[in-house]
Amino acid sequence: MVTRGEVGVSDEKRDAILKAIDELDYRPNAMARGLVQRQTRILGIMVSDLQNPFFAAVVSGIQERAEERGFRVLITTGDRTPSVEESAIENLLELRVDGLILASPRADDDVIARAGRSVPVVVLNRDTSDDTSDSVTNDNLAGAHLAVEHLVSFGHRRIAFIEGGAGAGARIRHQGYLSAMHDFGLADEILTAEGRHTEEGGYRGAMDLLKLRDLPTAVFASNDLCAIGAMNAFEEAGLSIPEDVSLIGYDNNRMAALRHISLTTIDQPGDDMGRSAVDRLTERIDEDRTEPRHDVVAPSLVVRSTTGPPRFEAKS
Amino acid sequence: MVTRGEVGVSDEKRDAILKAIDELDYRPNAMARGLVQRQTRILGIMVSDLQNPFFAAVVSGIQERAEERGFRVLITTGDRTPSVEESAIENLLELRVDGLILASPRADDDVIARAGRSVPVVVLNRDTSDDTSDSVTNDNLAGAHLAVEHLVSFGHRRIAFIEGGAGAGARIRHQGYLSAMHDFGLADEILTAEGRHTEEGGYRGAMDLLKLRDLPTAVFASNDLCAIGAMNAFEEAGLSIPEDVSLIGYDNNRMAALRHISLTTIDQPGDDMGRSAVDRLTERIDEDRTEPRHDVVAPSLVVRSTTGPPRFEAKS
DNA sequence: ATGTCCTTTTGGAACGTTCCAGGTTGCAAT
DNA sequence: ATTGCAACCTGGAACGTTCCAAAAGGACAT
Repeated sequence: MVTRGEVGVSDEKRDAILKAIDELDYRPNAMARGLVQRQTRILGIMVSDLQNPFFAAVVSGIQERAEERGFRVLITTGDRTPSVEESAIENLLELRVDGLILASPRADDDVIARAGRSVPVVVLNRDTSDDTSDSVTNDNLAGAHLAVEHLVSFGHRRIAFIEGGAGAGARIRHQGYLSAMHDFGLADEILTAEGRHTEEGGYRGAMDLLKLRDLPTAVFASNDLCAIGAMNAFEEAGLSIPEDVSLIGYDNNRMAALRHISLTTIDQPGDDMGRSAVDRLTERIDEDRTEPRHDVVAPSLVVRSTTGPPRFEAKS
Repeated sequence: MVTRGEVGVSDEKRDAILKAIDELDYRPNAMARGLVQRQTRILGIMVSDLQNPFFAAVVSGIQERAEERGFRVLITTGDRTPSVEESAIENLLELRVDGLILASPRADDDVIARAGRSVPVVVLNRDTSDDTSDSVTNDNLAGAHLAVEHLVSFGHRRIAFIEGGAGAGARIRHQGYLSAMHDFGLADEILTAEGRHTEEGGYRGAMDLLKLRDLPTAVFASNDLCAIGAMNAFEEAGLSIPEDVSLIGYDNNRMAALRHISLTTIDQPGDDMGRSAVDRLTERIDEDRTEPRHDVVAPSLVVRSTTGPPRFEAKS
């Protein structure tokens, strides 16, 4: 009691207690407190892949806003594996976090739904079918459209896509690519290579493209890590970017911004999304909102040095 | 009881309980359990900077080994700020984690010592003066020596160092640079630029070097992030690497390995260090070791494309 | 003296588990 | 029948807090 409100305690007694705290280096037991208060003021966050620098931005946004709102944050990671994710989530739930943020989870829908039954959950960057939890996504459809549009504006027509496997938003970005190609009258040029949201995945996807007789003049990769992998593959094959092939990614993570990489990409404001996620959570925790809310943030194009006009003007 | 050992319970009763668990979606309360057992089987880990990909490797090593040893892991981050770190540590301590790993902490020594009084602590990559906690470091002195040696082997003499500010191991790497320069008879060529363990820091440090009349022929940056920042600065100034200036970093993080960056660097096995940290902790928790232990892992040279011979042979 | 009101102090109960002691069975051996 | 000994069940204490009700003390007016 002394350590918190401090009301209704005489001065002498308080001093005595504070001194004792110091001497014994006492520390309040959060478990005992949480048990009786039935809340912990802790937000749990499960990040699917700590290796992806995009999530560092997300976490930093979450952390900042959570602090403002009087919550602490505990992070757990799922190693891009559904089963590991599941136990990471379980872990946080057993600790009775007051809210849960799942950053690009790959876990099953019903795992997420089950979590949502015990505690407010917000899912980041994955379109969740169930309506028990909130979500914060960027408009992957619009983002993919922006990417294609940018390439088209340079005169590209043969624009390939390296997809992102089970990665967050991967499917929708692919859809966005497909529909944009249609919109620009390039349905015949549609070409999708298999990939992943890792460098390795991008490398493989690009390798597959390199086997084709006619290389596309531009490539849109499902995320930045993937784009960087593709970049490696193209360079290894002796191609120069953007002269021989233009390349665009998605996320705008720190690596993309490195002057040496300087990847043209679609910006997804990770820190903002993290902040929104915390807001959605605190609305449910402190202000008992109950109807689900699905936020969509607008992506934007960041032009750097990996895109340019195709080497030969289209002649038709 | 049913959810754990399952001994001494009749079959019918167990089935009834398991069914009830499922229906109510009950989840054991880790706080209540922790309270009575006086242990949580949770390892707390405080990472000074989630933005640095080196720590992703450390965390992944920790996670892997902790799982093997039957511990769960909770991550917290300090945002490179001592005060934030301190409250992150406090947070974990109030939750009564069974052990604490501090990855490159910038917090004050006495904060760490205080934590060490309540729970086993292992400090990663920082030479801790107090002997209440264990440490796992890489041999920064030897690593720095390797870096200088490599540059000297190409014939470089004017080798500058961009230091890492308050970053982990920064001071010792600087010492290593100084002593290596002495060892190779290059004491007169010693040149240190101010820097940080961030890209920004490296950029600034390199900018300072660029102001000199005589640019050094090689630069050793205190970590990879810093080296990448320096890389940007040099390229912006129209210099090519390694023809005009050789560059070597420290850590061997994922960015350094990107084919596009391809930074020569000193490898510090982050995942191994994470695993060792967990081992040190479990020795104290489960096997009551009490004498402090300080592990030092050997760094190694990774030659990539940012180092080469100086443009003009030294004539003397 | 008695009563009222205010501030401070004291003493449980409760939170959801684990752990242990003591009970209650059932069954075989005496 | 009695004893012994499993196997199983039951009940209560404990963990370290918070929260609330009740008690104790003062100050002041009647």
